[in-house]
This record gives sequence, C-alpha cells and structure tokens, in this order.
Amino acid sequence: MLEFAENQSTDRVTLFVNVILPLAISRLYTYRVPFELNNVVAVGKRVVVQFGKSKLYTAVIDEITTIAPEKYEAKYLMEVLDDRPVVTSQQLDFWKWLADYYLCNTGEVMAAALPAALKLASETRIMLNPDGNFDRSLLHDKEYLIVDALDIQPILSVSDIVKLLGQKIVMPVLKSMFDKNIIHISEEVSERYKPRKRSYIKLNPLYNEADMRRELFVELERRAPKQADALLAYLKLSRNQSLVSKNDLMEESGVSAAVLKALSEKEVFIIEERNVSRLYYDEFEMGANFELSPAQSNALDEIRDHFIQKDVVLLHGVTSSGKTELYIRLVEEALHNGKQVLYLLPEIALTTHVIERLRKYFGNDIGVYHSRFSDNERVEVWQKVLNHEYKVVLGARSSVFLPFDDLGLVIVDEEHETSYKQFDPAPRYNARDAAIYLAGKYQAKVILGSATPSFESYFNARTGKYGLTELTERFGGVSLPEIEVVSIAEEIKRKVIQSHFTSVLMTDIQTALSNKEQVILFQNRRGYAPVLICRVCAFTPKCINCDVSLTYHKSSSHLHCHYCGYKEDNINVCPACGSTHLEYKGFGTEKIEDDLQVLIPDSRIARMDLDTTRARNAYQNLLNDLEEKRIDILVGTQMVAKGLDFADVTVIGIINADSLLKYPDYRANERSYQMLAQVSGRAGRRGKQGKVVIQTYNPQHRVIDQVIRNDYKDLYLTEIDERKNFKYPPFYRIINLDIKHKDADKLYQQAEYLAIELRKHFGDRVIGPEYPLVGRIRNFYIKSIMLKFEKDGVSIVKVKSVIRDIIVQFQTTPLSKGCIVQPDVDPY
DNA sequence: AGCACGCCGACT
DNA sequence: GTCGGCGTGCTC
Repeated sequence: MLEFAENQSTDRVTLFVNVILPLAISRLYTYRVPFELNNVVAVGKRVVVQFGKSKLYTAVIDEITTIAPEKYEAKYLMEVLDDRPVVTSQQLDFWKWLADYYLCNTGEVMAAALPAALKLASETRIMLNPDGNFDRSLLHDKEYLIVDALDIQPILSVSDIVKLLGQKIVMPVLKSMFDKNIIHISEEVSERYKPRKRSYIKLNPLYNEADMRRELFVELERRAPKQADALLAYLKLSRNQSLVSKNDLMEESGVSAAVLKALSEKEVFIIEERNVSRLYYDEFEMGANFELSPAQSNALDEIRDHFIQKDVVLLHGVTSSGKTELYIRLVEEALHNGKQVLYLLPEIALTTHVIERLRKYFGNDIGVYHSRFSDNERVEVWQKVLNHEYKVVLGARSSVFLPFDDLGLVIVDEEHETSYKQFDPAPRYNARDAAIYLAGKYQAKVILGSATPSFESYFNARTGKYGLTELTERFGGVSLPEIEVVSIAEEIKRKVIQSHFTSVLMTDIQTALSNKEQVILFQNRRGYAPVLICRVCAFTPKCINCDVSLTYHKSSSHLHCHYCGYKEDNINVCPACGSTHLEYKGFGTEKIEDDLQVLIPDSRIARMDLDTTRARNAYQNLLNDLEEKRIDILVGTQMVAKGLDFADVTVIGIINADSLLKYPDYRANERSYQMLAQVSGRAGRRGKQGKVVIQTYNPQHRVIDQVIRNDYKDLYLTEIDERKNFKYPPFYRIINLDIKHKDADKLYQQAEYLAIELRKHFGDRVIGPEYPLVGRIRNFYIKSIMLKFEKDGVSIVKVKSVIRDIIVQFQTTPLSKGCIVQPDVDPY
C-alpha cells in the first residue's frame, strides 16, 4: 500500500480541498490535505474538519485543487471518513441547483440531504481535570455547582451546564475554570452509524465427511450430551438454510451460549460475526400477475407515446382508477432496461399497506425511505442505493437526495400534495419539482399522478409542456359514488335536522349500519367547540400568545389554542363578569362524536384527529379497528381524507362543506375541490358502490357543483379565466419573502420598506405586503411579499441575485432589528 | 451553527 | 462596579 502511494506523482504535491459544511454559510471552505492523505481524498468523500475555534464537523469534498489560498493559512483536514465517495458528483450538482433555485446555501441542502448518521458533529465534553489541584473552598457558587455535578456524572455537555446553571451564557465560566486547571474541555466525534452484527455458526469443514461426523457425535454424546444436542440441532437447521445464526441454533437446541462456546473452542463450530441489514424482508412473492383493464392499457400506451416527445406526463385518474397498476408496469419496464426508479409518495401515504403491495412485485429490489426510519436504517438504504442493491426506492420527499446514478423513471404519486413542500428549515424545496429537475439530469421520464392535480401541473399539461393522460373510470367497472347535496337551511326550515345530521345523512347512516357497512363523517375542526363566549358580557377566552379564541376540548377538559398548542383549564365562570352563562359556539369532531352517540346509541363510533392519533401507534390502531370492523362510524378531520381505503366504507358524510369552501388564500377553489373530492373518494372503494352526503348552506356553490360532475376541467378553466384579471398571478414562478417579527408594528414597517426596495427593481411584479394577512405562529408575526414572474424573458438568476442583494442591504439598516427574512420559491 | 467580542441595562 | 442579555461578525 505504501509503495503504491510512493509511486504516485501526487505524493509530494500540496493539495487543498474545498468542502461543503452542513451549515447555513454561503461559501465553501478550503482545507489543506496532509501528504499521507493525498491519495485518499476524492470528491464526494466525507472529511472531518475543525471549523471555528473548536468545533469539528463532517464536511463533503466538493473540489480538490493545488492552489493555495492567498489570504489565509488553511487548516489541515483531520480525517477522511470514507473509502469511496458517499455523495456522487451528480448529487453535488443537484445540491447546488437546489440551493440556487430555493435561495438557500449548499450547506443547508447538505444538512437536509445526508442522513443524520452520516454527518457527525463534535460534542464539547466537560470533565474534571484529574491532575488539577484546587481548593474546593475557594470556588465560586457556579464553579462549585459544576464541580459537584461532575463528581456525580463525570462527563457533561455544554447544554447540561446551561441547564445546571440556568443561564444561557456559560462559556466565560467554563473558560475561567479551564484556565484554573479545574476542568478539561474536549471535542469528541463518534461515528453514529453502527452496523448490526449477528453471530453465525459454521461446522468445521473437517466434519463434512460422514465418518468424522459420526465419530464426533458418538464422542460428544458420551461426554457432553448438551453439545451433542447442539450438533444435532445444527445439522437439522443447516439442511434448510445456508447460514445458521447463533440465536436460531440456541432456540432450536435449547442449549446455552456456553455450550456453543465450548464447541467453538474444540473447533467443531466456527463462530463468525457478520454485518446484517436491518432492512431485510424475506416474505414476498415475485411477479404476481394482474391484468390491466382496457382503459388502463390504453392509458399505458398513451403514456408511452407521450414519453417519445415529452419528459413529464401528468396522469389524471379518478380515485380507484388503478393508477398503481400502471406505475407497476412502468417500473417493470424501467427495471428491464437496467434503470433505477424513484417512487415518491407523501409521508402519510407510506403506510405498511402500500409498501407491502409494492414489495410483492419487486421484492428486495425495493428500498423504502421515510422519516419514521431510524438513522441507521436510513444510512443502510443510502448505501444500498449507492451499491445498486436497490433498483427502486419508495419514499417521502427526502428520498430525492438518495445517491442514484442511473435513474430511468420517477413517479410522483399524489402530485398535488402540499406535503411535498418542505416549509420550515431551508431548503424550502418541493420534492415534486426537485424530482423533475433530477430526472432531467439523468434523461429519466417522470409520471405525475393525481386524482386532483395541482393547477400548476394541470396548466403545464394543458399548455403542452407535459403530456396528459386521463383515466376517467374506476377500475373493475365500479361506478363513482353517488353524491347528494343537502341544504342544511332547508332541513332546518322543515325541522327534520337532528343536531348536525340531516335526515338524508341519518337515513344513509342507518342503511349502511343495517347492511353491516361502515361510515366516515368528516368535520374539518377538532375539539368540541371552537369558541366559548359569556352570554352576559361577551367575554371570549383567547390565547395569550396568538390572540385567537381557544377551543374547548371536552375529553381533556381544557381550552386549547390550535395555533401554538397553548392550553389552560376549562372555565365554568366568566373571569370577566363572574357569570355562569357560558355558551359553546360552533362544533368540532368531539361534539359530532358525542351527539351521534346519543342519536344512535348502539353504534360503535371512533374519532380520528390530531388529538386521538398523537400517541404512538394510535393511528395504526384506529386503521386496524376500522379494517377489522370494530368501528361502525369514524368521525374525523382532514386526516380521514387521505390514504384510507376500506372496502366496507360505503357512506361518507361531510358535516359542513362550507368550512371547505372558504380557504382564505388565492388557491381557494383548487384546495376546496381537492378536499371535497378526496373525502368523497373514500366512499365505496375496492368494488362497492358508495354514497356521499354533502351538507351545506351553499348547495349552489360552484365547487360543489363540479365535485358532483367530477369535472376538473371546468373548474380549472373558469379559474384561469378569472385570474386573468386577478391581482394574484396564475401559474408562473413566484418568489415569496416571508418576513417574521415578534412585534406586529415593526413587521409592518419592515415589510413596507422591503416592498419599496423590491419595487425599485421589479415594479408591479411585487405584490403585497398586504397578502396574506398578518399571521402569527409561535410568537412571530408573519407577512409575505410576493414577486410574480411570467414567462417574459426575465432571468430568474438575475432576479435572485438582486433579491439577495436587497436582503443583505436591508440587514445593514437599523430597521432590520429582530426581523427574519426567509425567501421561498413557489412554482406556479 | 457556535463562539467571541462589545455594548448596555439591572443588580449584588 | 460587574454580570448577563443581546446584537454582530467570523469561521478556511
């Protein structure tokens, strides 16, 4: 190895690497490569570097140069962590594109892209100095506290000290203690990824010969009967499996580990440790066959045709039209051509149900990647994609970051789902759009599938940028559910409504129950009542943080803020006037559940909302109960609109559709349509005819009308038409500046100032800051300024650099104090 | 992201 | 006076 290195011409050259650090910093940093690592460094490998005073970080090599930096002395990199790159150069390009497109730093993309176990950062550890001779009686209070704590727990972190002292700034104290030789301060990095090890037993090949084996057995039986048992058990197990694990053998034979150890010492057994995957699934059947319906076959042909000309096809298929079967066929084709496939699903849709279904066809070729996986599991998926062990990855939005190198097909199912967009930490990316870009890099084809496509995708399809394929009938000849709209006002007038349930809905529920079928009721609000009001003085309890009324939750007997999570005890007496006449206004899922139980006492009713699914496994338990028919009626919020697919749910009741018809933003109609269509789509899946009852005060509403007619095109066209004269843009790119501040007045000034600056460059493209209205999340008020860019030759690169400049310039003004500006990009 | 440095109000 | 909060700037 050493000789090899000496032969390399690079041996005596001084190399430098430019690395990406997983931090919100715009620049790359240059480190010097120690000579002995000259042949080890490579683009895409991870290195450990010291950055700043003491911290160690994992960085990724972006570039190797021989040019020494002029203005400073580069530090040496400390360690190269990988034998071969874990990040491909294609990925590095992708990271840079993403950072540019979504106005953030490459480091932030890296932080989002790498599984946590691949990006270790050092932790500062504080220990007592064993050689330190100090007089404890001379210590300050704080120093004494720290020394005391270290006596009990020898290693503490900085955050431990922060908690211990109850103050935010602890470094000066620690530093002075370090100077006085009382404590040690060190930086520790530990590899967080640990392969899972398992011990396997092998028989010494000597005993493969029958005579030898017989001799051994006789010998053992006489002197060590337990060992003979173990040998017998081994022989039995090895007949069916090539590798016998220690655990299996112990279980089969009933002997202890000590017996196996003795056999290993006698060199009868050879025990070896192997890394095993946490991801192995052995129950699957490959290539189960299914027939496509004529409609599906036509659609498949159409998609193939589109792919000749176009890279992206929007598959618009009504619920239960059998989109998944088409995906499976397309995946098979891609695999046949030796390509990799990325199959994106929204997080909530990644249920074991879906995963099992696909694993049935693709067996262990398929990898699954989502946030419920542990760190170690994610690293294993990452490595298996790198090694081409996985040809198909089924995953949530973050799987666009996996190290593909020969992608042939990308499927984005439920393309309209807003959960593809990451909101809070940068990069604020949309996985659907990122995936389309990624596919472009590999000349891969993209399928966007949805029953209710987003307007931007539908726009792209109708204007010819994407191919458009439609599936208008349900699979298996089942017709779409019958939708009945019931006027609540009318029922009130006729006095036939009971509580929140119209006579129509009640009849349908009763029919379903008598047929042993199930019902889902949709109410888009959790809790019991959203407003509590004093009838004497009109006092309403409000959140101390958010200034919104608190929702009464009967089950917990608390008043909750649905914005920030603040809660307080329920009140029986008005704190303002002392009156006991308190009225509950409005209603939520809890009240629907309660009232219905009174009306239909012998039905089994369950509730599915944030409150009932918070506990671990609660969501899955509810699904199981529904599947196994321990629930007759499920009352739920938006949560029931997605992913529920049960054959016996034949009736869907929308308690009050009006709450879905008035979203406060400019995509209101699109969202209303999506919610109504999705909820309705739960009725009569898997073969049974379903019925949907929509209760509303607005039976003539345009969106309801189009849900009934299942006519997306109409809604879309009227929407487009209206937006021509609308101050908010239709489907061009929007850059959004979210401006946050704790003080609403200051926020207003800041937003105004920024808008004026932006208008100097972009004129009337700048919208706001009047839209949206000031929102408030976790103590911060938020305002947005939008910039719309139509396809009129504006260089978005230039636009972004101007925006960056304006933000930087703004931050030098005194006005910017306490203000957080977050740029975001939306793809319309 | 940390961490240091420097400024400023509130306390022993 | 100085301690601790907070804003600002730098890290190869």
